[in-house]
Amino acid sequence: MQALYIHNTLTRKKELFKPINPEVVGMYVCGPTLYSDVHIGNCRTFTSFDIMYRYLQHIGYKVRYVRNITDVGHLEDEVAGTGEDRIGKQARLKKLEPMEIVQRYAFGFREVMGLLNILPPSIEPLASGHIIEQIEMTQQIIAQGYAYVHEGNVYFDVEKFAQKHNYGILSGRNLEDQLNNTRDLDGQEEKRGRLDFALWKKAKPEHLMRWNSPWGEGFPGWHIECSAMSQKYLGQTFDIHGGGMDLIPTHHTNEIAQSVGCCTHAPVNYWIHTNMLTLNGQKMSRSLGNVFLPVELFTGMKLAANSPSATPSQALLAEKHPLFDKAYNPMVVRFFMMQTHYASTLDFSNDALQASEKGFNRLMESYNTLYKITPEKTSSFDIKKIQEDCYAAMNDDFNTPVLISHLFECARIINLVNDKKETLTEPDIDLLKKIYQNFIEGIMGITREEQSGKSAEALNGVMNLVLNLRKKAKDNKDYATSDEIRNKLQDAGIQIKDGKEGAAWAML
RNA sequence: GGUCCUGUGGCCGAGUGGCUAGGCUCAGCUCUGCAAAAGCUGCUACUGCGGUUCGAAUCCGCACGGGACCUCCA
Repeated sequence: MQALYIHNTLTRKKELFKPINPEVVGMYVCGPTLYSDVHIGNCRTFTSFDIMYRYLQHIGYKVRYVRNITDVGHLEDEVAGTGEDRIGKQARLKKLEPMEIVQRYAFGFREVMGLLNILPPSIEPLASGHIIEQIEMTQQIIAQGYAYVHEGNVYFDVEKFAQKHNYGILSGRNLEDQLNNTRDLDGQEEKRGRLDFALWKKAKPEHLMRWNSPWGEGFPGWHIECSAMSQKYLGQTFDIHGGGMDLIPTHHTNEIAQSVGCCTHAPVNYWIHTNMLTLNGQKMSRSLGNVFLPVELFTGMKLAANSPSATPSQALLAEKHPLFDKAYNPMVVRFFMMQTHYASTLDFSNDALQASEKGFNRLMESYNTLYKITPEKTSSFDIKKIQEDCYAAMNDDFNTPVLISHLFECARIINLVNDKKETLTEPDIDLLKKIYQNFIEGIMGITREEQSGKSAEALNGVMNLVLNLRKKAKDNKDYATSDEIRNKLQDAGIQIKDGKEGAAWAML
């Protein structure tokens, strides 16, 4: 087993990863709230944890990866306790059942995850399917004395909790600072303390999603579902809990409080937080309105105002997207994301994407070349060392940018060998194939585009014919014809690449 | 206002106190009927000012710039 170091938010340090059970890892990641379409910032988080999931498995762990779907109880104004359930609001506006909204966004979410080749988690629990567990946990917290009931609502008593436990252990903030940084908020009178948060909310008459509980009809608070579901599937203490770093001060802080308040011990050993995706240096978030959608990035087009859905397979597109010069393949997007470490902000721009795309294509081209090079008796490179470097990069808190730099070193070697400027033995070539398979495909999750099927075969045949005709023209020094073929194909979206051993072609 | 993070070459982006990350751009070269593509080579940067140190992009202080959180957010 590799010695893996992970940056733990709890300690703000890189720590050697030691799972509770030596062979099994329990990992929980906060998934989406299905009140609108998943945006590209969300995708970054899930991509980052996908890499970790893949790598943990690659180095030999059995991983139970739980990523929830929140489909209830998410208030628009959690602290004030006003506002209505987001999903319920969407449903009313669109005259749909709440579960219709959830179904639609869940479908779109999974499709986007699939396009980005993000593996499905082992368990994807719905909050609405775990109301009983959430009620039971709330009861336990009340029994422990850390929650109180007020007219059908149940609130967590943060100040009482803080007398015995460190409430700000994750965020590093002390309670007094948080209490003093008060802003004027409405609807606070039901709570005893400013930082108290709802475990259970009484449903107003117009509220659509409601369940019976010991405190009357209502719905669970935002934070309790993660505590209840992680405990159910991973146990009272598990190895890794992840999410976006914007969840640290409220959601994850309250999750810890709930679990400790319920069971008296810390729920998670390693907290991992991914940084935000920015657009022109500003965080992409729904509240700022600067989000763009995966389908827009993948097509280079803007979603039509009347599109019934933003799910890539169903979206109606309008004009060219002002932010992008072109469409970007989901694999390029994945690669682009991995060129930045998960804990750094990632700034989206057309220039940066294009730079990534070129590098990506070059790397993938070297993958094809790797299968064409011929072995020699000696090697002029130390391939084993590069493999070790690749593992070292991943073991150092999943450092994918450094991993990628080593892969580009491989690409350079492959090209040099292909040019007969350097040599590799057969075992070294096989080792390179293994490195590419393991790291590019297995761990980075990048799939090679393989053209197959009847139409691809037919196109191949046609192109071979065209290239032969062009070669004949060139042999006859009929450059007018050969250039015409080249230019017309270019217009049709096919690029001719003349090489030493004949011409190749590629779709633009 | 409070708490915290951050500032790297034309651009993006890694960097564990000493050993030129990497990608893109650009330049030169190879290849080529021309071009494109591809490949090779080159381009030694760390916001400013102090300090610690034999030595600092890396540690400390101050200043300035950027950002996050404190309110739903991945």
